[in-house]
Amino acid sequence: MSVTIEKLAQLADVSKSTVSRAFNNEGAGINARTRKRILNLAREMNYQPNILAKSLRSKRTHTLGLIVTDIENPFFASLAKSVEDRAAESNFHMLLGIIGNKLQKKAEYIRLFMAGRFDGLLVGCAENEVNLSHFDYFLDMKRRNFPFVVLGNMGQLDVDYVSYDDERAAFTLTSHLLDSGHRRIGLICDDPEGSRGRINGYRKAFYKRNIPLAEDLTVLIGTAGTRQARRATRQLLSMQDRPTAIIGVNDFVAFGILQAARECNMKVPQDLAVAGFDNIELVHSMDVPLTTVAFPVDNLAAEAINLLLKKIDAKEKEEHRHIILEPKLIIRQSTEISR
Amino acid sequence: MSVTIEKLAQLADVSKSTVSRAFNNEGAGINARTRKRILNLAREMNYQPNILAKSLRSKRTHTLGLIVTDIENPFFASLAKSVEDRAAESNFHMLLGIIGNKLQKKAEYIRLFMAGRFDGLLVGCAENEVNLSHFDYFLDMKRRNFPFVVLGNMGQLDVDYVSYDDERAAFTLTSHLLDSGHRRIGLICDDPEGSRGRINGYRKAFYKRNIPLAEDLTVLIGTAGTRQARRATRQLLSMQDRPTAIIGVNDFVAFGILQAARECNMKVPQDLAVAGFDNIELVHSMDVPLTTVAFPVDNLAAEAINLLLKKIDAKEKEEHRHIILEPKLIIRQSTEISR
DNA sequence: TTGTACGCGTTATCAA
DNA sequence: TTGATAACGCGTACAA
Repeated sequence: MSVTIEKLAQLADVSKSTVSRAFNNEGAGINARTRKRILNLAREMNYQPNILAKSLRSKRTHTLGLIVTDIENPFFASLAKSVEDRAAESNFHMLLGIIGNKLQKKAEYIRLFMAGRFDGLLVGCAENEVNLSHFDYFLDMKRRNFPFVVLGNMGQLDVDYVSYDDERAAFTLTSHLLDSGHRRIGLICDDPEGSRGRINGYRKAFYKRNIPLAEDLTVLIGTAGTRQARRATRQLLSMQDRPTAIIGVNDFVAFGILQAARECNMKVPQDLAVAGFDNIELVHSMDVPLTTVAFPVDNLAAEAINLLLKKIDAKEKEEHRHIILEPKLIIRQSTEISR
Repeated sequence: MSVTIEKLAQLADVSKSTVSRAFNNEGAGINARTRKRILNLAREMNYQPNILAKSLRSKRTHTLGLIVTDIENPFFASLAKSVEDRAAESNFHMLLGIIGNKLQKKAEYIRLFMAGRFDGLLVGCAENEVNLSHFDYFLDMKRRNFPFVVLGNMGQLDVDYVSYDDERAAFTLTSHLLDSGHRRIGLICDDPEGSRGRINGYRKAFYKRNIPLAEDLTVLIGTAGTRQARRATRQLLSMQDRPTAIIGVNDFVAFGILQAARECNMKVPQDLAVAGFDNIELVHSMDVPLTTVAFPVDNLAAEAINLLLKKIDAKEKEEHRHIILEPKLIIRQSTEISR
């Protein structure tokens, strides 16, 4: 249908190889005038090399894959954007596959990515999605020696991954509050499984300072949503010995805490300090600018791409690397008070 | 490196053709036992057909492309998800390219998509991005007879597209307020260019009912953000003859209106009705559930995929189709009052 | 500097 | 039911 190298060669009255050289060798090994003539004719004829054939031959596609479960999650959205940017810097294209929760889709896409059209794969998955369902695909890729890097903490698993230190994030944030004089610090999170790292960090900050931890200030709300957080906060604020600060397991939860505080006529940060995690865009729209912990997605993307490209280049089987990045505490008005 | 059809054929002691048949003809034209034997061996050897070669030969990749400028925009994120779902229903994979604002990237990705690896392309672009920069690529694709469909209103342009009726959305929403008895209805939007459709719909609702329109109630804030909206709202509410209802050009703006109302000690909807557009996730987290107009992205995706698949199947050059979908008014508490 | 011939991994045609 | 062989469109030795 469309014009091929063969056709173009005929029209230019040269051989296919010459046309190929005109495109690929950037001027070397070919007469400059011939080259120019071919390039002009190509433009005129609207010739585009077929990447399929090209890649089949060269074994390189210069395209990276990224799979994420949920692109509507803002974190993954900006991750995708960031990965694309970084990939572009290294002259790679990035194509994104959305797999949702369906295991079958995951299998299909991984096969798609492995089956010749991509040089490597980035697997974006939330930490709480780490379950046995992943292992099969990881094994597959490892067996076929297909380069891939996981974005997220895979624990001691024998794969390359880049992630943030969740526990450290919570530790730093809690420390900030403790060092500001707070003692009764609430924590609202979804469930002990999904928030394990953050809960641990929160507790360790107390232990480290030998400050007793009030168990009754840790509230589990199942789903980490704004509405659920509101209810939980009202409950916390109606306690005899109410907390002077509350941490939400993410910024949406923190948003709910802010709302509840207002409903209870409490000023933030004077009557109650509030903090969250993730530094989502929404924090800029809140009544009181929110203290939060950011996981700079740019670093994550850069490190991951770096690692992946290294694996693509050197096909040798080296040690698996686990890169853990430092989160960043962002102090804003919602905790900005000295007691 | 990895095991090919050739190798597998040797191991199974059959010809390549037989192996191919085992995989593709679903049982026809091949001995059931042979087939089973090959399939088992394939699994054992971890054989994956090379899609590159497959597609090169069959001219079909069963993969659709989608390009969007900004995946961090929640609308595009859910669009992507929706398109993926719909594509899957038709047994197509969808791969997403993020092109940002850089023209060069756009060019590259469109070339990537056209160069053999995709059967068709969906171009997602916000309406205010409609500018001359698109035309080149559209022309390219048309010249090469590459199937593509645009998501967004392309006006009288000679390409297939699917979009929502923005003007209708604003007309319906404004009508709802007028019919509830409101007369002084404010409108906060970014600029006359980007919000043209919505401004027109807003005005037409007044004209249709022969109700005079107060020009001073239309406020342009440049950037349609929450903070800007807050300021504009305070200004509106301090007027002599203040509005009894305010429409935000999107839900973020409406969010700012709600905040400002609270700051001015006005109850919503008793003292002030508020409404927005887009029905973003955030509306569920607001103090008062927000009346808004939804542009159900599922429909959009379904229609677009439909159209695209039709074009892929029947390569004949038919008339270009422009599909305009109906937005959906969602009435919630923020306007829920009878006067 | 250019052309010839082959191979990349697959499907499709034809004959056995 | 199976096998040999020719494409698909391109890069690259090797020869000219």
